[in-house]
Amino acid sequence: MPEMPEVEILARHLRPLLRGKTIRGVRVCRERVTRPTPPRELERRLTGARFKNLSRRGKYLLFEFQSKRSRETFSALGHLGMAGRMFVALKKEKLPRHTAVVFDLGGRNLVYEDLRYFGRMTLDLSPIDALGPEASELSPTGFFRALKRSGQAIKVKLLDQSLIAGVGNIYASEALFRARISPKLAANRLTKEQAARLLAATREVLNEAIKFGSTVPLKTMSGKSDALFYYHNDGEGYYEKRLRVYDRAGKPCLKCGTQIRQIVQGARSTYYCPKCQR
DNA sequence: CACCATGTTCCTTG
DNA sequence: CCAAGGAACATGGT
Repeated sequence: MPEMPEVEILARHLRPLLRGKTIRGVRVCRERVTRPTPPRELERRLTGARFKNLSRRGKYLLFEFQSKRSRETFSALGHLGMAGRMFVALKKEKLPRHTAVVFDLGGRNLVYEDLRYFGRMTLDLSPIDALGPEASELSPTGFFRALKRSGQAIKVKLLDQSLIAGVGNIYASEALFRARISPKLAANRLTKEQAARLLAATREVLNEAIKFGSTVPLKTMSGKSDALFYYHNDGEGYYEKRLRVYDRAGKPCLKCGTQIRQIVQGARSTYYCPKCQR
């Protein structure tokens, strides 16, 4: 589910549901997701605290709390890894098989489930410091200068969270297609014009995904809770349909008809049109 | 059984 | 010290 747009949608969805709610209890079901914070410490710290705000930075969720007694504020960091989800559900509902952490909000639970447990819910905020700017805050000049310092293929470089925070494997391919730039081009060989075009394309792709995601009805996960199932893919193909190259190997380019090609870069799949992206 | 998957981190190599 | 490449993490789908 989670590249920047999905996390942004999730933050917008959860924010009004959580604000002001007091956490009655926390249960860490899968201990590795709190690393490096000890699970019991997370439980102890969050129990009795109140949600003040929820924001997003890159692909991270930043939960702000007010502690019960001291009125001091502190934060926790969430990350959905490859297959994480968060949703609010009625307490009587059955928890998913791969529930990682449950927050007791009274009549409801905030559930963090993670099929592969690659994600996190932790008190360690340090990953935030390693992030580069949001796509919306980076200047074309700054982007170009950063690219000049790397000989890596531009597709691989786009996934570097210290360059732009939030770009993942799907939108990296999509942005390069939109900018008509080959994923194999070395970062330091993009012209100033290409860099500007790529940054603009990246912003557009991310913003359009947020806009689109906002229109997708949040699917109920089980029964009649307000569970978030944004990444859901039913017959309509809500999710895939709007992607132009990702996961379309062998299918015709929507602009020129050439077969979309799939290659491996940095151990991850890249999709591109060999004709449009010279 | 083999291979692939929206991400990050750690280890090795050069 | 840094850049780059690859494995590891854990589970499920095809």
